[in-house]
Amino acid sequence: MAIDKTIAALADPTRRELLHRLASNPCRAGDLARGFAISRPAVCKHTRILGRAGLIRAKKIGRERIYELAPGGRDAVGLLIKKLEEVGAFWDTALGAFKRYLEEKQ
Amino acid sequence: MAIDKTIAALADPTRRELLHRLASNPCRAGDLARGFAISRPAVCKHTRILGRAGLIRAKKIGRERIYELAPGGRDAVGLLIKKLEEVGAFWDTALGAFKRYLEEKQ
DNA sequence: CAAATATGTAACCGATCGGTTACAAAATTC
DNA sequence: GAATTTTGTAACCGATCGGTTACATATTTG
Repeated sequence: MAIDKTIAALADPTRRELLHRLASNPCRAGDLARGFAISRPAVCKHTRILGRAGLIRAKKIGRERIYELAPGGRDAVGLLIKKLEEVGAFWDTALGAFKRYLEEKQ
Repeated sequence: MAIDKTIAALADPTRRELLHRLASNPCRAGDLARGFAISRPAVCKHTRILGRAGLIRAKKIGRERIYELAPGGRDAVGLLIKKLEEVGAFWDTALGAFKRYLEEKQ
């Protein structure tokens, strides 16, 4: 699963809220959409993006579709956090970097 | 600084690479662009997005513009990691959730 | 079988993204 | 002062996003 897609998927507050709801319970598509200001098809698009990012999955039961957190999602988020911790470390490396830069300039 | 913008800014590999370069040294705009396959104006657009996300800043020296990691960026990334750890916790909550869901259904 | 329900998809819209080339502006250099 | 360098911005492009309404499809239900 491409990490970029996972990050992008988590950049949207609606999608984070969808994950939040699925955390407590798997949910039928309709129930999942209920309570959002946006339309059901709009929510459907968000679930598609979350699915492509490997964060949720759906199983079809009769005419209903039950969404739930994807098993691999935990790993995806974990990997992401690790990646971001690397990014965070940049700021440590950067301590005194501007000073160094000015020194090198002469 | 809106957390959504920070996440979105980090979703792009080119922008992460830009941060990576700025980690070791502040950098003139031109040097920062050097080595990328894309054009200099394209890089300029990325720096604008990173700037809006509070991750980098520039100081003008003569006709040059020196980019560096923004001081507040560390906090922004830290906050982001915290947020993502919350998201990661969803998967713990979700343990056995589908089982619960089926039970409730009857 | 007909009606109702649950859901996804298609077509469209305006905004933004990531890229390009061409240009404008400010500071150096000769 | 003219030429060069450094940089950002404007105008454009195709793709994607986040939203809409309208529709197609499959499954229950009466």
